[in-house]
Amino acid sequence: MDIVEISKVLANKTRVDILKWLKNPEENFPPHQDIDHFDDGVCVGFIQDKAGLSQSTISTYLNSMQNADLLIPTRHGKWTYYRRNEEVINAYVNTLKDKL
Amino acid sequence: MDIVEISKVLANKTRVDILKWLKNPEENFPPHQDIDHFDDGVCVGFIQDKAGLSQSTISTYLNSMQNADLLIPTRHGKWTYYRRNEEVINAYVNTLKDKL
DNA sequence: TAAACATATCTAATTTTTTCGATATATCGA
DNA sequence: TCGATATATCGAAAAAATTAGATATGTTTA
Repeated sequence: MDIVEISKVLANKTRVDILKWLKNPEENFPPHQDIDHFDDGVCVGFIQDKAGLSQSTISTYLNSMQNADLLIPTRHGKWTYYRRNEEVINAYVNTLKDKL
Repeated sequence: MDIVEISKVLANKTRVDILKWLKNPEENFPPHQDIDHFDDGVCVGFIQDKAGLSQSTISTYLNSMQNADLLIPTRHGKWTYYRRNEEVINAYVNTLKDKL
């Protein structure tokens, strides 16, 4: 849990938005077709549509968020679903509260 | 209280260190000569010595932290003392806990 | 097996951040 | 008032982040 690395993720409005959207996928995204509900998160395409940036940019963002352990990817067939890593997100906020 | 702007401040180890050091000035800095105690914070020179970066870099850092409302400057004669803005720091952490 | 599709990776241009030395400004002390 | 001291600001070079288009990879389906 690296404060600086996670803060870098949060130093960008789109990435913060993605984290917020993934908190309530039902409210923020249309339902998936091939997967029940949002248990494994949201597919890249939906996130891209909502963010309005290019596919490669969103993929890069999601990758950086995964590297910071903020998101967990799950592959289902040709789709990758991303969901929040609540443990790390909580650990980050608690560390800030404590140490910062 | 801008999440992205504050996160940019925290996206750098030295700036995070400065915030931590200022939490306990007595432990982290030598006593000031011309001012009792650390009520108004710590002078730039001490922070610079501890951080080991150039004077202009530290001044730039402190300025960006002040712009993000994380630090409060007080001028005494030729010295500027910086202290933490605990309200904004707490508001930031609480906002993350709530909204993120 | 080939085409279509979803996502990832590569390459590169642009923008932003980092960092410093030089200089400016403000204050103090002789 | 002049020189020394503390901090701020300016200008510029180097490094990192942003972003997109092109291409690669892996998966599904006709």
